[in-house]
Amino acid sequence: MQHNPIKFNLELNPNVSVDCVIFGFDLEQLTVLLIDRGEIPSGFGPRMALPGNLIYDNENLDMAANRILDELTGLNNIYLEQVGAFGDPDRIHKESDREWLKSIRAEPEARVITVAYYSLVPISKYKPQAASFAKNADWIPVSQINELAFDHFEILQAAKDKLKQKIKIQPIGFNLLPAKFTLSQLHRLYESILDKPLDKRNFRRKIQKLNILTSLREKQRGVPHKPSLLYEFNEEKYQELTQTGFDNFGF
Amino acid sequence: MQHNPIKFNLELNPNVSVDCVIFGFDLEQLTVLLIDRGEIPSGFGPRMALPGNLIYDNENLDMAANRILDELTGLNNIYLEQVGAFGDPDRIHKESDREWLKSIRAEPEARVITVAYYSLVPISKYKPQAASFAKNADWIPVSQINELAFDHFEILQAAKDKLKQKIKIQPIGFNLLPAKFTLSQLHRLYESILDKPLDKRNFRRKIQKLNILTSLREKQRGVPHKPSLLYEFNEEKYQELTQTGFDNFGF
DNA sequence: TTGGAAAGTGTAAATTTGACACAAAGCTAT
DNA sequence: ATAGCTTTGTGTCAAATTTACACTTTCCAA
Repeated sequence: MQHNPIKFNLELNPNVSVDCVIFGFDLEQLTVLLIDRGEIPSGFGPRMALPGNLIYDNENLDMAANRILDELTGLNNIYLEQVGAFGDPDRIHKESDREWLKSIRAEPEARVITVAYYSLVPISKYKPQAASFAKNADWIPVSQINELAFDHFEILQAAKDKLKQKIKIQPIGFNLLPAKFTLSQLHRLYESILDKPLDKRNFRRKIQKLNILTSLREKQRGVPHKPSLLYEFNEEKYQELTQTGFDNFGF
Repeated sequence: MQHNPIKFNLELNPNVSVDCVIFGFDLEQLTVLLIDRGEIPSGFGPRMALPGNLIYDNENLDMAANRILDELTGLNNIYLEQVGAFGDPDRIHKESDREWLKSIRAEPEARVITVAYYSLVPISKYKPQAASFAKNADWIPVSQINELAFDHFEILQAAKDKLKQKIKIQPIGFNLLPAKFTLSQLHRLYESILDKPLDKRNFRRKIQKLNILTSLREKQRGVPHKPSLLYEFNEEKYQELTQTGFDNFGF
């Protein structure tokens, strides 16, 4: 479907876009999929930005977020959660930002309000797509990011906070892991999201007590140390658990 | 400041509004400030709606929410938190909804995306304002609401959930109470937000242990039973508490 | 065969939670 | 004045949870 930008009076009508914070986990640390906007004259701000696009008039907000995710990663049916809306009137102020906006067919003079989402992607399933803006996408460790274009750094911060809260309440971390994973991987994942060390034995005890993991009769292969048992997340058992009113992992 | 609606091509440019879920507490139960849209022909949907308005082009989202709150209640400096953005393309479908939109100067044919906020108001400070849309505002117990105009019921639900989560993590409940309050009132407040009974003695023990209340040397007066001691929330002590990494009340 | 590296495992002390009942204080009505 | 009503305010014990902490096992590689 084609959309042509049209001039109009902007007084009460901002552009509305959707930006996605796409989290991944490389089994070491939490990462985010960022777009490199390319060479930008010095003094014109960060090159890296969150993937995003204007919403179409026939889709709702969730659909727009899924579309962006699909175009960029080829994945659908991905865990997706809204972070919130962001939109200072002076959000866009750099010339380079205006150029960028034109490239996604937004009115460069218009105010842009953006609705941010975060999504959790099993990094192993990610394959770079052909879509133009996906060419320069890359996974960057969250801990290494200290600036982004527009207000995207603020959005990333908000997304991290949301994720941190959510993981204390729901077992969404599994969306970042391969179907079969080790307890140590899960442990590292929780540590990097909560951004604090967790005692190994206590973590294992707590997770196992919840009884939402299926232990496979299968071991890691080819690791230069004692191989770990592999586990699967068990959706049904988690459903049973929620029936009991459970809503707190106690991290 | 005057804003006149202008015809334009809507393809990529929805109206953006802000709606507020204004919570109060009448010392018995949680309430919400709703607008009665007046007589509506039968079959045209609920009369009651959340207060809201289009955003102006020179204000950010938080400012818009504060403005709506101020116009409606005369209060500012009120606890305010974003719930999120809502906006299905077919959100507006009833004739009565279109009429209502005109009255707030929105394009009745346009798609409307709304950013929802919730705020916590000490009900005792509320005085009805002269603003036109404030004429028919009223506090309605949350438990009695089972339908609202547009998608406002869904928004209310989301706001309740957010509040429930937040109060487990931060002592924001005090924003709903008068400066001096009793432990029983605080107890009732937590019960109505969490929507479950809490043991009286255990609740008191837990709250007092946190050491964020100042016990006044003052009693309730004029109550037909043993008068309660009055307490104040102590911001400084709460700040000390957060320094320790505390972020969980354990409810 | 040995060395390196991560997996996997148990206990004891401290803290927190949950369940539970009755006396004290002030108002009201007589 | 007093009897009755209503809500406040308080302690303990058992069970569950949390925290801190170190050594053996298993596989791979050299």
